Amino acid sequence: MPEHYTKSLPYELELTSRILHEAAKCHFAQCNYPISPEEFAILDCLYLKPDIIQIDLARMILKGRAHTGRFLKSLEEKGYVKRKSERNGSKTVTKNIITKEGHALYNRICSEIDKYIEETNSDVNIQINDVIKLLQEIRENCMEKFDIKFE
Amino acid sequence: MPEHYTKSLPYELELTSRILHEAAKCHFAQCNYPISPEEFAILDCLYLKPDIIQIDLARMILKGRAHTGRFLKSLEEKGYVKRKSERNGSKTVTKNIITKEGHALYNRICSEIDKYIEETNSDVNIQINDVIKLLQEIRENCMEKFDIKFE
DNA sequence: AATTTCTTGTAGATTTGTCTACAAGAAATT
DNA sequence: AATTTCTTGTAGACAAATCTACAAGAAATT
Repeated sequence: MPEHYTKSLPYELELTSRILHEAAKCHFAQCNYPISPEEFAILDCLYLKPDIIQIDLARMILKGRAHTGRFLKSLEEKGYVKRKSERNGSKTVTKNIITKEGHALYNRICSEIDKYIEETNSDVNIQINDVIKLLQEIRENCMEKFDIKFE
Repeated sequence: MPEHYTKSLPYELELTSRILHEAAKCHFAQCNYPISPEEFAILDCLYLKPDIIQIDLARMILKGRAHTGRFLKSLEEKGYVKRKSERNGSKTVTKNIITKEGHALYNRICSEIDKYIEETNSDVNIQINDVIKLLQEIRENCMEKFDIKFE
């Protein structure tokens, strides 16, 4: 049992997250990528779910819907994403299509991101996949208990 | 090895941290505490290291020095901390002394914070202490590799 | 004694993130 | 056909975090 809040798992997570956020910004700046880690995360989500609608994308990255729209606008202005309303049978869906430049940039960043992720590893003898599962459970658990929404 | 950045440990950490941040704000609001989780973290640090100077406090909570000063000012204005320059032998040290009201509030929050921390736990069969050690190692590792400073 | 360094208080300025709101187009419902 | 709901684009207000800068007091160094 932790005696102090600042030594508890939630607070330790907060500190580590802040460092990793800075580290990612650092990596992106050093490599001269024209987008931020947040924008790359959106590109990655679009690769995972090409047909995702904006509101679900927002839930995926845990940001507000309007905020997410701003990221997409920025990506579109830079030419890496093209927003297009398309007919999908009887439905009209606004697709976020990754452009050729977007693909090239994504592949370029991916080829160097593994190195970054490995650099953030430590020697603690622990299964990373178990930790990720733990983090996901904590998220779902808290979102339900505290009724957390981002919009 | 994770195929996608958004499924990697650093990004999962970021998401979970954001949820826990909201959860903490929620808990503090529901309990009607007159201070924020950030301010409570400072109180907790002052309990851990009563004689800590401002610049080291800033390093402890991973915020900039000026930012930390603002938190202390807020805590002082609310009457939970008293800043006082004191002679300590040949040195003059600005001490951040917790007032009686500060002690009362700290104890009140502590008596309910364990419940909050337990609520954030999950059923994943994993040693929390190992995870905390992992997080601390990741932090130190990244701060060194990317030369991260907050000021 | 003079200079430099360290720590702190504090005031903008800037950036970033969040929240709210409204209009528009399309789909679903009545 | 009319109404309601869903999704999106976008703007403005607001709040939080960060950065920069400067002055002042004290300690350490020269």
